[in-house]
Amino acid sequence: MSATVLRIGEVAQRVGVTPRTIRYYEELGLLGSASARDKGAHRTYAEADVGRLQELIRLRDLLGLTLEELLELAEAEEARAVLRGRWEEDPSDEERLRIVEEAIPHVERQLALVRGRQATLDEFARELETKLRRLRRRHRELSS
Amino acid sequence: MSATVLRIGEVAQRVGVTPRTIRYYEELGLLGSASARDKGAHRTYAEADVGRLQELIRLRDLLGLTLEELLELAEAEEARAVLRGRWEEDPSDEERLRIVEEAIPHVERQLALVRGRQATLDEFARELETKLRRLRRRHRELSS
DNA sequence: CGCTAACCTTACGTAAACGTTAGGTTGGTG
DNA sequence: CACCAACCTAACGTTTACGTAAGGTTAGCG
Repeated sequence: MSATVLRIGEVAQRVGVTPRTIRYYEELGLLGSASARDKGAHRTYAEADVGRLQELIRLRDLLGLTLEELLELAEAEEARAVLRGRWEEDPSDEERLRIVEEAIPHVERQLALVRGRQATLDEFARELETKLRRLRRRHRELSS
Repeated sequence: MSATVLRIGEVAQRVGVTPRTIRYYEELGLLGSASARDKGAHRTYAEADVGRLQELIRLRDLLGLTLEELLELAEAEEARAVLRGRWEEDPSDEERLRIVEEAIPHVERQLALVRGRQATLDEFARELETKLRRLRRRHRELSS
């Protein structure tokens, strides 16, 4: 079972940011301190970390969340990361249940944010369409 | 026909920004120089200006456009504003037609941007839902 | 015509989110 | 084991999008 290990450059490229951004996010506490490495050593990441970072970037880009807002959202995630570590080793069913039970409301919150944004965007789109229809009608009237 | 005239404070409050923001946008050329006033005189706005500013703010907030990107979008708008001035005075039908013909693709571009964002958001929402369904299934399995 | 709140210009200040540079270290490869 | 690309830390720099302060002016009201 070879757990492919990634370095910061790889990860950065995969999610479309620079290494600096990743270090900065780590500094802010957005990334779960990535398994204590000794001072000076290269950071290492797993595939799962790529996904988690992608998620943050999307929340930032699509919803315009600030890093501080992301931090709030990630705090629950933080705890999950600790638990996720245990998932790999000795997951009693009871523990698995707790992990899943923590993950659900977290994802639900993200979904709620996305839904909210979808709603306002829908409204905006409808207004633009109304405007467009009016303009087109006007155009027909004038070019008769 | 009393064209209600607004001052910067009013406008700012209506769209939920500060006067400073409005002056800044004007400085960048995002607002059509608002009918040359003499140096030191108060800026004056019409109702239509409130709408145009609202539009910019929404594009900024909902799509995360930078002011420079807004500027590109507004350059066509710029020309429109000039034309719109004429609408008030002596609009021959031929001129009206040209104005409408310029306005249509402008609104279409905005709508295209919104559609694009809607699509990526839809995808994001679907992914989150899939994730959520998996988690819930897992939860049922574990709590049996 | 005088008052004063709201405006004006100019200029410097600031927070967020990284970019960039300098000088040194690590770790996979031949 | 020597090399060198990719990494490390620490620190200062930069851009965007305004905030804020100072000193003066305008314009609606009584």
